[in-house]
Amino acid sequence: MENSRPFTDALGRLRSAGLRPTRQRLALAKLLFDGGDRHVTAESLHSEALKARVRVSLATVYNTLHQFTDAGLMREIVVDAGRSCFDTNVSDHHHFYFEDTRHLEDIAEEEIQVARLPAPPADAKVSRVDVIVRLQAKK
Amino acid sequence: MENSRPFTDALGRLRSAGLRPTRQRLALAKLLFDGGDRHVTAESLHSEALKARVRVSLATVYNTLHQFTDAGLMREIVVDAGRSCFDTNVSDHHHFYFEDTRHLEDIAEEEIQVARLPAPPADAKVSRVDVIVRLQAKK
DNA sequence: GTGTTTGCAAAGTGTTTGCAATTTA
DNA sequence: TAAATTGCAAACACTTTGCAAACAC
Repeated sequence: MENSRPFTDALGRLRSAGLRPTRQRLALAKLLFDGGDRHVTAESLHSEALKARVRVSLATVYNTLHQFTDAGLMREIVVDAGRSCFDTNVSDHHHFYFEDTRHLEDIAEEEIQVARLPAPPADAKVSRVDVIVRLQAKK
Repeated sequence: MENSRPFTDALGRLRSAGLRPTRQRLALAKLLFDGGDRHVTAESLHSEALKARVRVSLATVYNTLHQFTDAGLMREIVVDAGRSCFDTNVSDHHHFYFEDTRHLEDIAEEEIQVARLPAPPADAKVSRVDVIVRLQAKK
């Protein structure tokens, strides 16, 4: 009973995204969306899945993350060349990035104010404004 | 005569960075610093060098970009997972990123105002605040 | 001469893809 | 059963590295 709600949510998410609820996608959706906002890489989600005894290949994790992202269930954050991060929080917000640990933390949209954005060229429109506050450990 | 100043500049940059002015480093420094602010990838700089009849290997371009970056002559900008961009403008500023063409354009620091930055954790210090305004072509 | 730098080719990392086997509807 | 999805292994793009030859001082 306590379990039925999250499962239903995952199922509903997949349905509304037009994705067949396969065993793998359901399991990954549960891992991703059942516990508040999350930042994952393909690798981290894959090993988390294995730890939870979900048999799924790394290739499928990659495919699934992209399908979820294309469907608007997640977004990709670029903080590190050579490593893709995905965020389950798709509302407008920004990030702290801990360079030493490669960890991400959300900054709520209201916590930062970006003022006086210059106008983009006439033939382009803003698809997103990313603010990344890069942090280093104090020595 | 008109050529002596830029060469001297490149040489001076290398000297002050403690880097031996080899043929390759001098040529790359000229390409990078002689024409205002520039954004390059290792690939783009390499092919530009070849076009200018500078014989240099891709590995050396990579090494050189990192040496210049470590020396504070350039900085790396992360806008695209799987591709490193380097910027000859090391002053505080931000970027437009044209997602379709993968092109970068500077936004002067004064053109954007980031207000109300939340305090980072006590044991961390801000190493940089990056604002990336992602643009898409209007259909 | 001595230590640094270069270029090559090989190795490494993270990601994508082709395709046969499996699963879903 | 027909179409979508999976997993594997191979292919990929980009980057780094080991080492012998070339170079700077």
